Amino acid sequence: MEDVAERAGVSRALVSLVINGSPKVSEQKRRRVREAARALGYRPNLMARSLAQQRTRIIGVLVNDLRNPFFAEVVEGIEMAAESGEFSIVVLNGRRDRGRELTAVETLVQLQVEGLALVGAQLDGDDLDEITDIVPTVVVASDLGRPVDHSGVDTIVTDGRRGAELVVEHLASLGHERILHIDGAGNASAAERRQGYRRGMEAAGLGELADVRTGGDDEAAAFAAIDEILAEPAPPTAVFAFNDLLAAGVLDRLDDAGVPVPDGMSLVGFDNTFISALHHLALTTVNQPRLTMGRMAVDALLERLNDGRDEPVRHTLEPELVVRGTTGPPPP
Amino acid sequence: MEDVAERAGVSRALVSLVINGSPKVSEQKRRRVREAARALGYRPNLMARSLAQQRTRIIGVLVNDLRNPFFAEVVEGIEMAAESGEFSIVVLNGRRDRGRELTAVETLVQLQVEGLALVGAQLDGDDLDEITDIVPTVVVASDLGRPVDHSGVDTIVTDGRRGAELVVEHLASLGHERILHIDGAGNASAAERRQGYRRGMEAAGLGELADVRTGGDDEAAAFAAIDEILAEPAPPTAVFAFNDLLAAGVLDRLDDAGVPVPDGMSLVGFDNTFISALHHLALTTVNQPRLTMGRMAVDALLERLNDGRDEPVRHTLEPELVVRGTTGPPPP
DNA sequence: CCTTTGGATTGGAGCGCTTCAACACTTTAT
DNA sequence: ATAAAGTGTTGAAGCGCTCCAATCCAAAGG
Repeated sequence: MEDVAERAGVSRALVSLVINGSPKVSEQKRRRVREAARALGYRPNLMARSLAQQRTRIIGVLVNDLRNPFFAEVVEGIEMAAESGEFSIVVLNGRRDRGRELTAVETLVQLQVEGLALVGAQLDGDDLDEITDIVPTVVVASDLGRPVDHSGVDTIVTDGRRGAELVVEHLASLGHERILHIDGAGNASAAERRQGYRRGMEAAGLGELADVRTGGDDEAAAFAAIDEILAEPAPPTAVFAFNDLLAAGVLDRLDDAGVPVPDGMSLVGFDNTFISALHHLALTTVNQPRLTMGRMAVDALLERLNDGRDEPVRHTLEPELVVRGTTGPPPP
Repeated sequence: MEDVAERAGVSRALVSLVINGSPKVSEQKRRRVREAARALGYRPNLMARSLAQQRTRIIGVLVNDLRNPFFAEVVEGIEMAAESGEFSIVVLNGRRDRGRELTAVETLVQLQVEGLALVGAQLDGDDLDEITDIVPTVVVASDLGRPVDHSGVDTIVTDGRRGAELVVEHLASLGHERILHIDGAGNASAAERRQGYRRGMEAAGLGELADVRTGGDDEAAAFAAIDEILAEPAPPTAVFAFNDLLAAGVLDRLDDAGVPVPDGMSLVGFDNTFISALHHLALTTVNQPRLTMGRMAVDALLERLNDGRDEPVRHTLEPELVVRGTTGPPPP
């Protein structure tokens, strides 16, 4: 910066003004500074700038699993919204490991992010307790197990309970009774969907038949559960899987076992990722508006940052059942 | 930091030493500082630290498209390797837009990243020219259109040419002659695969029949091309798509048109993403070792950073044909 | 002609940390 | 006993930038 100033024959302060686009710089000097900067290949040091400015214009994003297209799209939504709010985002990946999530959050805070978006994170209120009065936080696409009492946390979720209910209603209306749920294990939104499933079963008068097995959040996680139920005397006629990835795994395993879908077994996923739309899967699923969720997350943060809001908000989006080819009436 | 020092009854310098784990601090003071830091909830400011230290220990990652599971996994490989080398990574998403890639790289450089990994980026040598003598750069999973002469760029690729040749060999050996390639349009690795396709066709004595249509890199990009060829008098009997996503789109479109795969048409993808492995797609494809690529990318950077290497290296990994259910003999 | 005004420019302090030379104590060697 | 050689600790400079108050200059007003 010093060099640029010298070459342009001005002070360092003036260079700073030019770079930050201040209006009170004469056209002539502005040009000279610009030119000197270009000639010297000058690049402002963001670290120094943030330090001096006491702000970073960075939103930190912690994502549970980048491999899941659902999360990737939520992150894209966040990124797009952040961009139009003149913020950059820094994405850290928890890789399905809670410990890593914790250190990732720590890193982001130390990076002085101005807002924090947790996408599908497994952390709960206790973990965040300390963080949330330092930096505005928004939880997206998951529900905190133990909610935070500090009022610094906003929440953007699709109503997982309702989504699960829709699934059960759909299956019940087709005539299914033994409907199994393979859950998301410790996954952040698993509890909600489990609960919705149970409520749906009861509402349909199938409360006794409710049955939940442990799954996870990727293709392989369902194998054991499927093997298990197929060995039982009265296997379910329909399976509701925690998410599309898991459902795809179920589909594979049923295929291995020679069970036709939907004729031998109906199957429903969750998230409406692009996978479920592929004709050869044609997975019945529940849509979550990913991009919207990302945008709303950023909006929530910006309201705190720009407008000084300080009570928490919670936006619950409506899920939508998407009926495709993996559901039909139960086998006779 | 001041506060911590005061509370612990030591100087700021000592606090710094404790935090950085210097061995020359008495056990007693170390404890007192640690305790004071905890009590005050002290968090070092990464910006300030980097500024003073003149290093960030950050590797910048630019990824072409987070929605593509292939890239996401390469990024995971990078992240894992970076972690064990005591580096953090910052991921920026080009979202399939070259202009955004350019500004993303600029941002990363200003962030003072110590290394730059371009994953599937569309940028070419000219764009990077200026960058690469500032920060060591590694290009992963794509090939620079116009290679960089500055020696600051390493390259980690799977041999796309060879991969495409394998595909053509496979199809030719099944008896196919009219083999169509739907390419990746402007995508970084598209040119290589096109070239491999052409060479493969010639090697198989099918040079005259080589035919390339414009595709892209997601499901929808192939629709037009498929509609086109199905309307022709002598449509191809096999399609080699640029990547798995594109192939999945082709599969859908063929399904719409009532063309059975592989009996009416054979289909091959590229990347061996988890999608291709799903039984209901069972896509024949070409494997690229994603995690390995990510790891090698980081290794290349670390060699420059730690061992001072300064000639460029280029690692070309061997692709591997994965035959599944979408390829078979041509219809009679 | 001098003063006022207002826009353009600059010096310098400060952002939170690291680091190095210098200092204060101990311990060991002489 | 004194010198030499550690140990631990600290003061202060400096990292690259921003931003405020102060200064400068030219044009306008009296």
